[in-house]
Amino acid sequence: MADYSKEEIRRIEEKWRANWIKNRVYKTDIDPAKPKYYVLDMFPYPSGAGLHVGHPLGYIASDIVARYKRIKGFNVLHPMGFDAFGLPAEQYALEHGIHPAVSTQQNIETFKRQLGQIGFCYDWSREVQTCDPSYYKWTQWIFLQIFDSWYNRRKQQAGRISTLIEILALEGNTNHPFPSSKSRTRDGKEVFSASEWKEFNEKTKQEILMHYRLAYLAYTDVNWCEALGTVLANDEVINGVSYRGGFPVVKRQMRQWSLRITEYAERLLSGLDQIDFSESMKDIQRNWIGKSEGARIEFQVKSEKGTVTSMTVFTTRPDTIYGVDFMVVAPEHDMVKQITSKAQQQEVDAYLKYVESRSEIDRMAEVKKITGCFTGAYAINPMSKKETPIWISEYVLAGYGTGAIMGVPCGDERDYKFAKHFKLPITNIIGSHYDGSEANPTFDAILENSGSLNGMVMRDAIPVVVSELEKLVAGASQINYKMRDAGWSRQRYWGEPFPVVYREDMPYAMDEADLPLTLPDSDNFKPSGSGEGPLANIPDWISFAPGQKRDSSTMPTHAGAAWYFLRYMDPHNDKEFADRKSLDYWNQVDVYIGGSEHAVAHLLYSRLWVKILHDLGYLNFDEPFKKLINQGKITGDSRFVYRLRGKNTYVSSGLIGQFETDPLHVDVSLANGLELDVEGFKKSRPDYANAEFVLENGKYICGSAIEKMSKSKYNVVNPDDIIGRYGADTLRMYEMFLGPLEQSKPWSTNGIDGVYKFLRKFWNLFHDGSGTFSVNGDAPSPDELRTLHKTIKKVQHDIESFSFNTSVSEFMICANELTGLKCNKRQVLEPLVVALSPFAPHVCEELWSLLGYDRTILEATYPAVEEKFLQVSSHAYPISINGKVRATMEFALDMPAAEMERIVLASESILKWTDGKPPRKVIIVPGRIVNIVL
RNA sequence: GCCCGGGUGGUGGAAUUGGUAGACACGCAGGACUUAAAAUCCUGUGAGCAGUAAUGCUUGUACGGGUUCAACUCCCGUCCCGGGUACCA
Repeated sequence: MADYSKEEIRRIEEKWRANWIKNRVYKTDIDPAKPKYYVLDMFPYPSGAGLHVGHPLGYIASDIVARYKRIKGFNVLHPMGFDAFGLPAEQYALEHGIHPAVSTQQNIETFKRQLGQIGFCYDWSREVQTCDPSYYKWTQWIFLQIFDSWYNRRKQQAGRISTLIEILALEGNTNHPFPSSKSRTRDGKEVFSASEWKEFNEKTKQEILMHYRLAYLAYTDVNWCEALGTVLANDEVINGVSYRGGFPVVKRQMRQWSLRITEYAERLLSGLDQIDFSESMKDIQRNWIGKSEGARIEFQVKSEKGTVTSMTVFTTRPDTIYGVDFMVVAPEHDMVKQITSKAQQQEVDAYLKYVESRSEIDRMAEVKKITGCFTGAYAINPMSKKETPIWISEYVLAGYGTGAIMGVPCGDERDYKFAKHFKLPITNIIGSHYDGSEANPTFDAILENSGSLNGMVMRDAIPVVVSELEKLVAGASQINYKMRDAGWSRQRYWGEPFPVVYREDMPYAMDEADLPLTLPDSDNFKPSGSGEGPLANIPDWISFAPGQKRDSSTMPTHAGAAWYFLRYMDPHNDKEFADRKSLDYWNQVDVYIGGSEHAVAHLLYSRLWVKILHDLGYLNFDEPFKKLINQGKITGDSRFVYRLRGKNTYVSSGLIGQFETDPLHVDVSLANGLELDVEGFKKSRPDYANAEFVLENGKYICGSAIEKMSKSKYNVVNPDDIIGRYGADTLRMYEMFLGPLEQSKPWSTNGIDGVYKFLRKFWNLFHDGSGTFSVNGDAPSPDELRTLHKTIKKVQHDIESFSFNTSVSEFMICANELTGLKCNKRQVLEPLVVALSPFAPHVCEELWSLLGYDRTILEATYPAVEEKFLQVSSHAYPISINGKVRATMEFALDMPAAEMERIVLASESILKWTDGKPPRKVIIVPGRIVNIVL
């Protein structure tokens, strides 16, 4: 008896999975004869909780694509690995004393076992783990390449530091100014000559080079989290608190590694046009990069010391230059000290003290609060020559633009509020567009009170002002980016050590031959608290030789993840990060599937590393991912019980208004829908054994909420349970059937029976009533062929457009139709097995072998869609009159429109509807509809 | 506040991008098989009205307008929901 029963499913699935492993069916090698296709999943962080039903959603989709492409004749690279460094393992070590290496390996084993059950076609021989020294050797090696690089703005690409040294020795830095406007030589110079360069000693030279390196060490403002004892990246800080734990975060200066990603801002931005990411994903990256075009304008400053200095502002609206009523600089700005007058000194000091006292959280919470202080100095407007007061205010950020702005209250909301608050005069340059009650940032006003610009439309005035400023040597057009350089140091143990050696406080690259610099074994994972990482607890390792020290920080998890997709191409290479032949062959990732939460960090860093490696000549492509699909998150559906305060009595959710209760999460598996399994609940925990209940209509109804799936909320549904009940094929198809891949949705097993029934129905097509395998070789009927071709055409189209939910529906329709036709013909069923195999690989392999094919993989190609068949086939055209459908008529699809029109208009039933009136026009949409307009 | 998505039956969701709205599935109702239940199969299922019935008509894709022979789809306005971002000059 071969019913599609639970036992039979288990037998089939175990049989084929064993077969795949034994025969290494999914092992992939370079094959120049075939086109390649690279399908990549975002590799998981192996958390202790194991896999829940949300994880496989994207993996199933990518597996379908990989199998489909393989059937289509592509050589498919479909690897999997683990992002195994990271904070949770370290926290776990702190709490339980288990070394991160140990817990990480255990977790990876669990993940691999669970992934194995779902029937993925990964080439496990290519597995990578970022915490493996043979892997992070190359993470460190790439870091050193970045350290040994600078960004040549003239060529718009990275070059080796040696080329920079040659240039500096030849011409100083006049043609290649410091990338950061704040950089200076040791003696305070922005520009130096070739001869000056030659005079510098080794340390000074190294310091200067550091200002150019793409991986550099500098004192930077970092987000310091006292509770975690570590520095956090900007994207790890949310609303002024740490993203893990929610601990307060303050700004602090520390000597940190950074990546000069800002040099790549423009290329990261323009590169988006060449890759297929969703618009929203591109928008998130564009916002993050935050390009804004405007002008830099220089104002002479008149202080008590005379006109001794100048200040530069950045503005996107140089056209409003005549509307400047005041200037504002950031409290941290260097010039504050220089320009403050004696009369204002006390007030300024008090204000600076106040600003310093405010934490990030305060500042964020009170963004609308207006504060500020006059410096006593004035700025001279380069166009109008008008003198305006210079103020300090925290609403101007030191880190953006020049840290100083020109205040135009009639056109800018914040400037307006500032002027009103401090009762500063407001000049109106936009006539009736400004009504005195709020600022108006229009571009369309005709300028007034604007000297030479009077009468011009604002948007047209922008280039005019810029060119006038250029003539006055008081400004130029300028582009600014919001994006900051990426902090690359973490005060943590479980990460890649920096492969550098400090001599006289300057870092030098380690020899390639000495890599990897392995993470020393330790049992003390506590941060040193001073700001140094746990590695500082191992002095022998830090100060490993006289006069030489190592870095006590490690790299962020982003480091290992920034290039793992390259390592998959040649994972066992111990001479290079991957050999050139593999890199050129596998090339870009054709489809990358993963969550949208990595929009700014991981995806930007990966794109950066690939661009740098490209510039240095290691890669022939400069975008890693051709296409990105963001699968939605599967959320949990939690259940609650309501306990009477202080009692062991539980109140049904409809009645809680009458009592004082506390909600408690209860395991989802104990509820059937919303109804609690009271007996099961009592048995679930000893302290529930004597529970009492206040029921409604004899039932206990739980509360519910849609929340993130997590252990602590008891709403985790494990894929193993679903596989145990229905098999992996049903799980795979059900997760696809749930809805569009990109959409987030709560997990629910409503409807999983429908998918299971489909598979059984499909199985039964190949079996007679008694469960015996039975197909016949008769020629298919037109109806059967129609169903077959329609299904294959639609399914192909759906897979190509990542619309897997509708693919599943198509298969269901197909099975229904063939069941209705009682079709068990080999010629129809064989192609369907091939078409379905990406979705339900186990059952399809079984059927394939029952059909008599002795092959380990289904390598048939999809039968070409028979366009000919579709053309001769007919379509029931709805005939509408003035847009309203009145009848249907059957026509061949290849009938000329004129012929159809003649037949339609001659039809008696149509004449009845039109009262014999001749139509104004007849619209015929081939394959769709005929519309008669009266 | 700003920038993206989105709003379709009792539910999840289809609609080939302007061409018969509600495919497919769940749920529900009725029926068949059964001593009975489960399982399975069949039929019906947006709402409203008329009809014994086949069927016919009206209405219907968050709300209000518009364009069109024809609008879930395009345009204008409003209201909700989700995501991103936030003193970025």
